[in-house]
Amino acid sequence: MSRTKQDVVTEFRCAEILDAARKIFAAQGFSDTTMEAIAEQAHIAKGTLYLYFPSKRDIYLAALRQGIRLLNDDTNRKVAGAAGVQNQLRIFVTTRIEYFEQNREFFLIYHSEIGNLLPHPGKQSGEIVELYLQQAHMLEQILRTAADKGEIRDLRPDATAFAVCDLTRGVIMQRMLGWSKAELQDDIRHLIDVIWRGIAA
Amino acid sequence: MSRTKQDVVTEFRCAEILDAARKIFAAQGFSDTTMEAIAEQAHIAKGTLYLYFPSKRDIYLAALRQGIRLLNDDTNRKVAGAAGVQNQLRIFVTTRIEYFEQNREFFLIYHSEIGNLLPHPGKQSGEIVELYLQQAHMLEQILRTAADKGEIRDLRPDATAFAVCDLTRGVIMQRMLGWSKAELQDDIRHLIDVIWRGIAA
DNA sequence: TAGTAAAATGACTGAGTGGTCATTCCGTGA
DNA sequence: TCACGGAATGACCACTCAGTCATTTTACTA
Repeated sequence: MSRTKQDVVTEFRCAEILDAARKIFAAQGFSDTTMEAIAEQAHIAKGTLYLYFPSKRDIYLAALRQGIRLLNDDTNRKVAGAAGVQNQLRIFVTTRIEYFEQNREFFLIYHSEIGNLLPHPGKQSGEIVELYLQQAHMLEQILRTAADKGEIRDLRPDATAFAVCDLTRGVIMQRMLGWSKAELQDDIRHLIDVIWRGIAA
Repeated sequence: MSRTKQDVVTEFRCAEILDAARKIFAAQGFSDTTMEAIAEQAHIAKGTLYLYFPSKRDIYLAALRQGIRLLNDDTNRKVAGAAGVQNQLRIFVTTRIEYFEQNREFFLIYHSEIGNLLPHPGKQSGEIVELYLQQAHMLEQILRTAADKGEIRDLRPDATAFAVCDLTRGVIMQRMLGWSKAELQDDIRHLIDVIWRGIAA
């Protein structure tokens, strides 16, 4: 409550920087992105970046975290409002695909960061991984409950949850690369069709 | 036929360089990899690298191409030797997962390069993409044939083929990240179980 | 063994970058 | 209108690295 003006300006600048960063990091990757380029995209000078973030890596991680949080919140909210496992699955998939189609740049960062986790299994920077796994665990719970109720077969819920995530990511990628010529709705229908037959009781 | 010795030495050096490059690129990513590091790993001097490859990017692409070719050949051969769609699917998945478990470093390059294609859809460096799609198309053919024979449902074969590839890649990733605590055989069984039920007639 | 040419080397260069900080700008309050 | 303090700036520095090339080493032949 103290310095409204202050905080508002800071928040605004941070948001601008993260938006700019997301675009540039997505287009160039972490190493090939220069602070100069981020500054330019954000319409501020390079030195100003360092008033709001201590380092390049920090900007990168902040942009990533922000994106995942928004995606997760969105997904959670929408899935919670759906009834029936099949519908929940459909909403889960749809929400995520649409989010990424709306935030293409973010998907690129998201995807490449997973790749960066791979060489260092175990000593992964906790929070990002946690945010990443959170959605799979949410799905896992849904599947577990459905299995208990006999709505779906008794499969390993963890593996099945990952499978849904993988299929979702696959559809996003094929669409981004222009490898899918179908309508979004058709891709989603196909995905749900296959997975549902695959797991239904 | 001319200079056997010559060619043999050159081939040997190239192979050594590509092996070294694969390890380093996988661990550090393209930008963070230094020619010095590759040279060291290959037990030669930096200048020597330039006797065999014109640039850093060329080494990278050569390593990637080589890896994909080996994988594709392996997959093609083994799948061709299998009878029945379900078996072919199982062999496809198994071969690829095993190849990547045996060549972890290569998977990292493979995965990150897909990410690099994303920001530049359309103007993708032809050959790599072609090699990449080749396997999906092979699967697609198998599925198309099976659908004609009525062994599986009449689904979009392209989307289904991609789905199998995505699930395969997913399993590899979960295993690499230590997120799957199951035996390899269990992961494969689960994958085939779900996808087969999903597509069987 | 001496002579030669190809192969290998690694010090060096030039371009580029993350981060710093002395200086400038600007909003505010008197 | 002026003076003050925090926000913004961008020239600069220290460092990294792809690629080069004069020099050294090796392999082969006569």
